[in-house]
Amino acid sequence: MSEEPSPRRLTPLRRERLYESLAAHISDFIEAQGLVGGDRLPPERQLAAELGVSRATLSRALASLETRGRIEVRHGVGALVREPQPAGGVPTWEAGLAQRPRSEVLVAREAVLAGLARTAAGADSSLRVAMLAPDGRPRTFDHTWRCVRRLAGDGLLAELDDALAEHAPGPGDTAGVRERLDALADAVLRGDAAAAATTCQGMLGG
Amino acid sequence: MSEEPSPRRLTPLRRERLYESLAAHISDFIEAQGLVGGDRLPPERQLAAELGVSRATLSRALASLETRGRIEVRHGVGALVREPQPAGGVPTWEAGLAQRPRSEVLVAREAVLAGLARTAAGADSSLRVAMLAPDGRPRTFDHTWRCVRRLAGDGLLAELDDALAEHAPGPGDTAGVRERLDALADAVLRGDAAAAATTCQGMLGG
DNA sequence: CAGTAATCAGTGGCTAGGCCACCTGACAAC
DNA sequence: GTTGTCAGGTGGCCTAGCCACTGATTACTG
Repeated sequence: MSEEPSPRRLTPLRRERLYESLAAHISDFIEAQGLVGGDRLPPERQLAAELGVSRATLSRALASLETRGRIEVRHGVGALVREPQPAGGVPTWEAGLAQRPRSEVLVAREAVLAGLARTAAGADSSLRVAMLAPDGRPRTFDHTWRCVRRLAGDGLLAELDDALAEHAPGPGDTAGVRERLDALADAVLRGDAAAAATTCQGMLGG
Repeated sequence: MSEEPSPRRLTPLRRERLYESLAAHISDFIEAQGLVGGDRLPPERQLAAELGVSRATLSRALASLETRGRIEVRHGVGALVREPQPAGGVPTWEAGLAQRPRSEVLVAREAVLAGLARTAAGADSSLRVAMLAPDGRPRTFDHTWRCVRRLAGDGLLAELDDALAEHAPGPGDTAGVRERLDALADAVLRGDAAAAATTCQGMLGG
């Protein structure tokens, strides 16, 4: 079962791409400079000039660092160093999510959302009213969902939602979605668990 | 210390980058085309043209997929689909389940079951009939659920169900459960996804 | 004819320069 | 003090192109 290569055969020698070496180099730079969470890296143009590479390549290096969680790149702001993750129990599992087709993740998250909605509908009624009563503004997915999440509390479903959300983002702000969100909020307010769960089905387009 | 955002505050709404959407899109494409390990993706230039993006952006999307292990990009050759990892993903996460209150796990599995039931109800109708038609014997949870799982196919939800099942076993064989199972089978047979999902709510006593 | 070297077409890697969307902070107007 | 405006700096994305690498084909050599 071992992949022992013949001693006579030379290794293929996978060349490292420039942007990968760059990423490692920048990571070392962060370390050397003693940068901590929240600190900003120099702008791409400057960094590229100093390192003698094109901005495109440098940008890819930063993207690579971002994927690995070392930095966070914000449009119009810059590249911010990220505090190393507390590394909870989910990382291995979460890493596998990236390899799955998005449709699968969407379906899974829909199921989780439905479960959370159902739990939220069973929460204390005064809390529900305070959090979900309409205030005249159109609902957005993120806002509505934050309320539902708070009502549902922490738990396994909440953690699953966090993990899945990374790879199955919420829907856009369309009329159909707002209608669904209204129906969802309404069901949770009434304490109608079944209706709340049903409303979530297909919400993400899975 | 809590990062709890005020409910009054609007969502920060993190925009997704084009190359990230592209990566997800291509991942779905791989799935849709039924590509397996070793298969080659179309060349960058062609893909970029077909998708209406620049080659640079497409290349970044591919790099992202490579970082996540979905494909392997070789200079002078092309982008090759990678066989999914042996997936040591779930065990770490699974180990943590034992430490959680059972009620939490039950609620989570109910949500997963509902999602699976919904998926099963959308499966090919002839398969549904063959598998779920009544045969005179009283239904048991295990048998019914095996059928639903087969109809729903493999996927993220199925894996979650496997993991959760260890710590949240099915209900006993009572009259109430049999009634539910009949309703579930009936809904799946009719292809009524919403009803199938609703039937699962509370099935485990969560 | 067999084996080797040169060639070539197709692929990704990287560069250069530019435009646009976005965020922030300063400053004017109220 | 509060609000609205605006300019400067930032990353996102594009066009256009050259270069390096790979694999198969072709030409050459013994």
